[in-house]
Amino acid sequence: MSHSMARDLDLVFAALADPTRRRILAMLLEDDMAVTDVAAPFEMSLAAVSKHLAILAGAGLISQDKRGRLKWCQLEPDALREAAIWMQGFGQIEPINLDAFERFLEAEFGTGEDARQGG
Amino acid sequence: MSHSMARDLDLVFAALADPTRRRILAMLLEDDMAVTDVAAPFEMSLAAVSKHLAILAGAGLISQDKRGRLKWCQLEPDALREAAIWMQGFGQIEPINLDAFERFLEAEFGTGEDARQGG
DNA sequence: ACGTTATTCAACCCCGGGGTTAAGTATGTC
DNA sequence: GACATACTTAACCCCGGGGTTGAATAACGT
Repeated sequence: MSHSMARDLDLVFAALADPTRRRILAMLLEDDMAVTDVAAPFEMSLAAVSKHLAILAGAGLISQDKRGRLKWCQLEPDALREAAIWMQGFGQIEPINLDAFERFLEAEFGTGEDARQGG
Repeated sequence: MSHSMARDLDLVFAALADPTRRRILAMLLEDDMAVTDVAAPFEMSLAAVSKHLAILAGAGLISQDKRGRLKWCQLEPDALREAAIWMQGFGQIEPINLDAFERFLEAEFGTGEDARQGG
Protein backbone atom coordinates (compact mmCIF):
# COMPACT_ATOMS: atom_id res chain seq x y z
CA MET A 1 0.00 0.00 0.00
CA SER A 2 2.66 2.48 -0.96
CA HIS A 3 1.69 5.31 -3.30
CA SER A 4 -1.65 5.66 -5.03
CA MET A 5 -4.27 3.15 -4.11
CA ALA A 6 -6.70 4.33 -6.78
CA ARG A 7 -4.04 3.85 -9.41
CA ASP A 8 -3.34 0.37 -8.10
CA LEU A 9 -7.00 -0.51 -8.35
CA ASP A 10 -7.10 0.80 -11.90
CA LEU A 11 -4.29 -1.51 -12.84
CA VAL A 12 -5.61 -4.52 -10.97
CA PHE A 13 -9.13 -4.32 -12.34
CA ALA A 14 -7.92 -3.55 -15.85
CA ALA A 15 -5.64 -6.55 -15.66
CA LEU A 16 -8.52 -8.76 -14.54
CA ALA A 17 -10.77 -7.55 -17.34
CA ASP A 18 -9.13 -9.87 -19.86
CA PRO A 19 -10.04 -13.57 -20.01
CA THR A 20 -6.57 -14.58 -21.15
CA ARG A 21 -5.06 -12.96 -18.10
CA ARG A 22 -7.62 -14.47 -15.74
CA ARG A 23 -6.85 -17.85 -17.23
CA ILE A 24 -3.14 -17.24 -16.70
CA LEU A 25 -3.83 -16.45 -13.06
CA ALA A 26 -5.78 -19.67 -12.75
CA MET A 27 -2.83 -21.56 -14.22
CA LEU A 28 -0.42 -19.93 -11.80
CA LEU A 29 -2.69 -20.86 -8.94
CA GLU A 30 -1.63 -24.41 -9.67
CA ASP A 31 2.10 -23.78 -9.87
CA ASP A 32 4.78 -21.30 -10.78
CA MET A 33 5.51 -21.40 -14.49
CA ALA A 34 8.03 -20.07 -16.98
CA VAL A 35 6.77 -17.73 -19.71
CA THR A 36 6.93 -20.25 -22.53
CA ASP A 37 4.94 -22.77 -20.52
CA VAL A 38 2.36 -20.18 -19.65
CA ALA A 39 2.02 -19.39 -23.34
CA ALA A 40 1.73 -23.00 -24.48
CA PRO A 41 -2.04 -23.53 -24.14
CA PHE A 42 -2.92 -20.24 -25.83
CA GLU A 43 -3.49 -19.78 -29.51
CA MET A 44 -1.59 -16.56 -29.73
CA SER A 45 2.01 -15.52 -30.12
CA LEU A 46 4.52 -15.72 -27.32
CA ALA A 47 4.94 -11.96 -27.58
CA ALA A 48 1.25 -11.46 -26.87
CA VAL A 49 1.39 -13.65 -23.78
CA SER A 50 4.54 -11.89 -22.67
CA LYS A 51 2.65 -8.60 -22.84
CA HIS A 52 -0.18 -10.05 -20.78
CA LEU A 53 2.32 -11.16 -18.18
CA ALA A 54 3.84 -7.70 -18.11
CA ILE A 55 0.41 -6.24 -17.46
CA LEU A 56 -0.23 -8.73 -14.67
CA ALA A 57 3.15 -7.92 -13.17
CA GLY A 58 2.52 -4.19 -13.51
CA ALA A 59 -0.68 -4.62 -11.55
CA GLY A 60 1.21 -6.58 -8.90
CA LEU A 61 -0.85 -9.68 -9.53
CA ILE A 62 2.19 -11.76 -10.34
CA SER A 63 5.90 -11.50 -9.75
CA GLN A 64 8.51 -12.56 -12.26
CA ASP A 65 11.78 -14.04 -11.16
CA LYS A 66 14.44 -14.57 -13.77
CA ARG A 67 16.56 -17.61 -12.98
CA GLY A 68 18.94 -18.47 -15.73
CA ARG A 69 17.17 -17.93 -18.98
CA LEU A 70 13.81 -18.89 -17.57
CA LYS A 71 11.55 -16.23 -16.15
CA TRP A 72 9.37 -17.78 -13.49
CA CYS A 73 5.95 -16.34 -12.92
CA GLN A 74 4.36 -16.54 -9.53
CA LEU A 75 0.93 -15.56 -8.29
CA GLU A 76 0.88 -12.59 -5.89
CA PRO A 77 -2.47 -12.69 -4.13
CA ASP A 78 -1.92 -9.48 -2.17
CA ALA A 79 -2.90 -7.20 -5.03
CA LEU A 80 -6.11 -9.16 -5.43
CA ARG A 81 -6.75 -8.84 -1.75
CA GLU A 82 -6.75 -5.05 -2.01
CA ALA A 83 -9.25 -5.13 -4.82
CA ALA A 84 -11.38 -7.76 -3.14
CA ILE A 85 -11.64 -5.69 -0.01
CA TRP A 86 -12.84 -2.82 -2.11
CA MET A 87 -15.51 -5.04 -3.60
CA GLN A 88 -16.56 -6.59 -0.34
CA GLY A 89 -17.85 -3.26 0.85
CA PHE A 90 -20.42 -3.29 -1.92
CA GLY A 91 -21.25 -6.92 -2.25
CA GLN A 92 -21.48 -8.01 1.35
CA ILE A 93 -19.61 -11.04 0.15
CA GLU A 94 -19.89 -14.12 2.27
CA PRO A 95 -16.83 -15.64 3.86
CA ILE A 96 -14.51 -17.49 1.57
CA ASN A 97 -16.27 -19.96 -0.59
CA LEU A 98 -13.90 -22.25 -2.42
CA ASP A 99 -16.67 -24.40 -3.80
CA ALA A 100 -18.14 -21.44 -5.59
CA PHE A 101 -14.69 -20.64 -6.86
CA GLU A 102 -14.18 -24.10 -8.31
CA ARG A 103 -17.47 -23.77 -10.12
CA PHE A 104 -16.36 -20.47 -11.54
CA LEU A 105 -13.14 -21.90 -12.82
CA GLU A 106 -15.03 -24.67 -14.52
CA ALA A 107 -17.52 -22.27 -16.02
CA GLU A 108 -14.75 -20.10 -17.35
CA PHE A 109 -12.28 -22.65 -18.56
CA GLY A 110 -14.27 -25.79 -19.25
CA THR A 111 -13.79 -28.71 -16.92
CA GLY A 112 -11.08 -26.84 -15.12
CA GLU A 113 -8.56 -29.54 -15.97
CA ASP A 114 -6.91 -27.09 -18.28
CA ALA A 115 -6.19 -24.68 -15.53
CA ARG A 116 -5.70 -27.20 -12.77
CA GLN A 117 -3.91 -30.03 -14.50
CA GLY A 118 -2.88 -31.54 -11.24
CA GLY A 119 -6.48 -32.06 -10.26
CA MET B 1 -25.70 -16.34 -14.15
CA SER B 2 -27.38 -16.43 -17.51
CA HIS B 3 -25.16 -16.78 -20.55
CA SER B 4 -21.40 -16.35 -20.53
CA MET B 5 -19.81 -15.95 -17.18
CA ALA B 6 -16.43 -15.07 -18.63
CA ARG B 7 -18.01 -12.28 -20.63
CA ASP B 8 -19.74 -11.00 -17.53
CA LEU B 9 -16.46 -10.91 -15.68
CA ASP B 10 -14.88 -9.03 -18.56
CA LEU B 11 -17.55 -6.37 -18.30
CA VAL B 12 -17.52 -6.16 -14.53
CA PHE B 13 -13.77 -5.85 -14.17
CA ALA B 14 -13.50 -3.44 -17.09
CA ALA B 15 -16.20 -1.32 -15.49
CA LEU B 16 -14.34 -1.31 -12.18
CA ALA B 17 -11.08 -0.32 -13.82
CA ASP B 18 -12.07 3.33 -14.00
CA PRO B 19 -11.83 5.59 -10.94
CA THR B 20 -14.79 7.70 -12.00
CA ARG B 21 -16.96 4.62 -12.12
CA ARG B 22 -15.73 3.33 -8.79
CA ARG B 23 -16.49 6.69 -7.28
CA ILE B 24 -19.97 6.56 -8.76
CA LEU B 25 -20.49 3.16 -7.16
CA ALA B 26 -19.36 4.58 -3.85
CA MET B 27 -21.86 7.39 -4.23
CA LEU B 28 -24.65 4.96 -5.02
CA LEU B 29 -23.74 2.97 -1.97
CA GLU B 30 -25.06 5.92 -0.03
CA ASP B 31 -28.31 6.31 -1.90
CA ASP B 32 -30.04 5.94 -5.24
CA MET B 33 -29.40 8.97 -7.43
CA ALA B 34 -30.61 10.48 -10.67
CA VAL B 35 -28.09 10.92 -13.49
CA THR B 36 -27.67 14.66 -13.12
CA ASP B 37 -27.00 14.33 -9.42
CA VAL B 38 -24.48 11.60 -10.05
CA ALA B 39 -22.74 13.88 -12.52
CA ALA B 40 -22.68 16.93 -10.27
CA PRO B 41 -19.41 16.33 -8.38
CA PHE B 42 -17.45 15.42 -11.50
CA GLU B 43 -15.57 17.87 -13.65
CA MET B 44 -16.69 16.38 -16.89
CA SER B 45 -19.69 16.68 -19.14
CA LEU B 46 -23.00 15.08 -18.33
CA ALA B 47 -22.70 13.02 -21.49
CA ALA B 48 -19.46 11.53 -20.23
CA VAL B 49 -21.03 10.54 -16.92
CA SER B 50 -24.01 9.15 -18.78
CA LYS B 51 -21.64 6.90 -20.71
CA HIS B 52 -20.02 5.75 -17.50
CA LEU B 53 -23.41 4.87 -16.12
CA ALA B 54 -24.24 2.93 -19.27
CA ILE B 55 -21.06 0.92 -18.83
CA LEU B 56 -21.88 0.22 -15.20
CA ALA B 57 -25.39 -0.84 -16.20
CA GLY B 58 -24.03 -3.00 -19.01
CA ALA B 59 -21.88 -4.79 -16.49
CA GLY B 60 -24.87 -5.27 -14.24
CA LEU B 61 -23.29 -3.22 -11.48
CA ILE B 62 -26.17 -0.78 -11.38
CA SER B 63 -29.75 -0.74 -12.56
CA GLN B 64 -31.44 2.30 -14.02
CA ASP B 65 -35.09 2.97 -13.43
CA LYS B 66 -36.71 5.77 -15.36
CA ARG B 67 -39.43 7.43 -13.34
CA GLY B 68 -40.82 10.50 -14.99
CA ARG B 69 -37.91 12.31 -16.58
CA LEU B 70 -35.48 11.23 -13.92
CA LYS B 71 -33.48 8.07 -14.36
CA TRP B 72 -32.68 6.63 -10.99
CA CYS B 73 -29.49 4.69 -10.61
CA GLN B 74 -29.27 1.95 -8.05
CA LEU B 75 -26.39 -0.21 -6.94
CA GLU B 76 -26.68 -3.89 -7.90
CA PRO B 77 -24.24 -5.78 -5.71
CA ASP B 78 -24.88 -9.17 -7.28
CA ALA B 79 -22.58 -8.57 -10.22
CA LEU B 80 -19.83 -7.62 -7.82
CA ARG B 81 -20.50 -10.73 -5.85
CA GLU B 82 -19.75 -12.90 -8.89
CA ALA B 83 -16.46 -11.17 -9.46
CA ALA B 84 -15.57 -11.18 -5.80
CA ILE B 85 -16.10 -14.92 -5.59
CA TRP B 86 -13.73 -15.29 -8.51
CA MET B 87 -11.13 -13.28 -6.65
CA GLN B 88 -11.59 -14.99 -3.33
CA GLY B 89 -10.22 -18.19 -4.77
CA PHE B 90 -6.90 -16.47 -5.33
CA GLY B 91 -6.62 -14.15 -2.42
CA GLN B 92 -7.97 -16.22 0.43
CA ILE B 93 -9.81 -13.10 1.39
CA GLU B 94 -10.90 -12.86 4.95
CA PRO B 95 -14.56 -12.57 5.82
CA ILE B 96 -16.15 -9.24 5.20
CA ASN B 97 -14.20 -6.38 6.62
CA LEU B 98 -16.13 -3.15 6.54
CA ASP B 99 -13.46 -1.26 8.43
CA ALA B 100 -10.96 -1.99 5.72
CA PHE B 101 -13.52 -0.92 3.19
CA GLU B 102 -14.07 2.42 4.84
CA ARG B 103 -10.39 3.01 4.82
CA PHE B 104 -10.25 2.25 1.14
CA LEU B 105 -13.01 4.68 0.37
CA GLU B 106 -11.16 7.36 2.27
CA ALA B 107 -7.90 6.57 0.54
CA GLU B 108 -9.55 6.72 -2.85
CA PHE B 109 -11.81 9.69 -2.47
CA GLY B 110 -10.25 11.83 0.24
CA THR B 111 -11.98 11.97 3.57
CA GLY B 112 -14.82 10.00 2.15
CA GLU B 113 -17.22 12.88 2.75
CA ASP B 114 -17.36 13.35 -0.97
CA ALA B 115 -18.69 9.93 -1.57
CA ARG B 116 -20.62 9.56 1.64
CA GLN B 117 -22.05 13.01 2.09
CA GLY B 118 -24.46 11.78 4.69
CA GLY B 119 -21.69 10.72 7.02
C1' DA C 1 -48.10 25.12 -27.83
C1' DC C 2 -43.85 26.71 -25.69
C1' DG C 3 -40.00 26.68 -23.13
C1' DT C 4 -37.29 24.12 -19.56
C1' DT C 5 -35.17 20.24 -17.48
C1' DA C 6 -33.26 15.50 -17.85
C1' DT C 7 -30.89 12.41 -20.52
C1' DT C 8 -29.10 10.23 -24.53
C1' DC C 9 -27.19 10.08 -29.36
C1' DA C 10 -23.97 11.29 -32.99
C1' DA C 11 -19.83 12.78 -34.68
C1' DC C 12 -15.49 13.55 -33.70
C1' DC C 13 -10.52 13.51 -31.43
C1' DC C 14 -6.76 11.28 -29.18
C1' DC C 15 -4.75 7.56 -27.03
C1' DG C 16 -3.87 3.01 -25.58
C1' DG C 17 -5.12 -2.18 -25.73
C1' DG C 18 -4.65 -6.59 -27.87
C1' DG C 19 -2.97 -8.84 -31.64
C1' DT C 20 0.61 -9.61 -35.40
C1' DT C 21 5.59 -10.37 -37.24
C1' DA C 22 10.40 -9.47 -37.17
C1' DA C 23 14.35 -8.17 -34.94
C1' DG C 24 16.98 -7.78 -30.63
C1' DT C 25 18.89 -9.39 -26.12
C1' DA C 26 20.21 -12.82 -22.65
C1' DT C 27 21.49 -17.18 -21.31
C1' DG C 28 22.86 -21.92 -21.95
C1' DT C 29 25.26 -25.64 -24.85
C1' DC C 30 28.60 -27.67 -28.00
C1' DG D 1 32.78 -18.64 -31.44
C1' DA D 2 28.53 -20.48 -33.10
C1' DC D 3 24.01 -22.08 -32.56
C1' DA D 4 19.79 -22.80 -30.08
C1' DT D 5 16.51 -21.47 -26.45
C1' DA D 6 13.86 -18.02 -23.72
C1' DC D 7 12.01 -13.87 -23.65
C1' DT D 8 11.31 -8.73 -24.83
C1' DT D 9 11.13 -4.79 -27.89
C1' DA D 10 9.76 -2.36 -31.98
C1' DA D 11 6.82 -1.25 -35.55
C1' DC D 12 2.62 -1.73 -37.13
C1' DC D 13 -2.80 -2.59 -37.61
C1' DC D 14 -7.40 -2.30 -36.02
C1' DC D 15 -10.68 -1.28 -32.73
C1' DG D 16 -12.81 0.60 -28.78
C1' DG D 17 -12.46 3.75 -24.48
C1' DG D 18 -12.87 8.25 -22.45
C1' DG D 19 -13.51 12.81 -23.36
C1' DT D 20 -15.61 16.80 -26.04
C1' DT D 21 -19.62 19.58 -28.23
C1' DG D 22 -24.00 19.95 -30.32
C1' DA D 23 -28.30 18.14 -31.68
C1' DA D 24 -32.15 15.02 -30.56
C1' DT D 25 -35.63 12.90 -27.55
C1' DA D 26 -38.63 12.69 -23.46
C1' DA D 27 -41.24 14.47 -19.79
C1' DC D 28 -42.77 18.26 -16.95
C1' DG D 29 -44.73 23.20 -16.07
C1' DT D 30 -47.57 27.10 -17.53
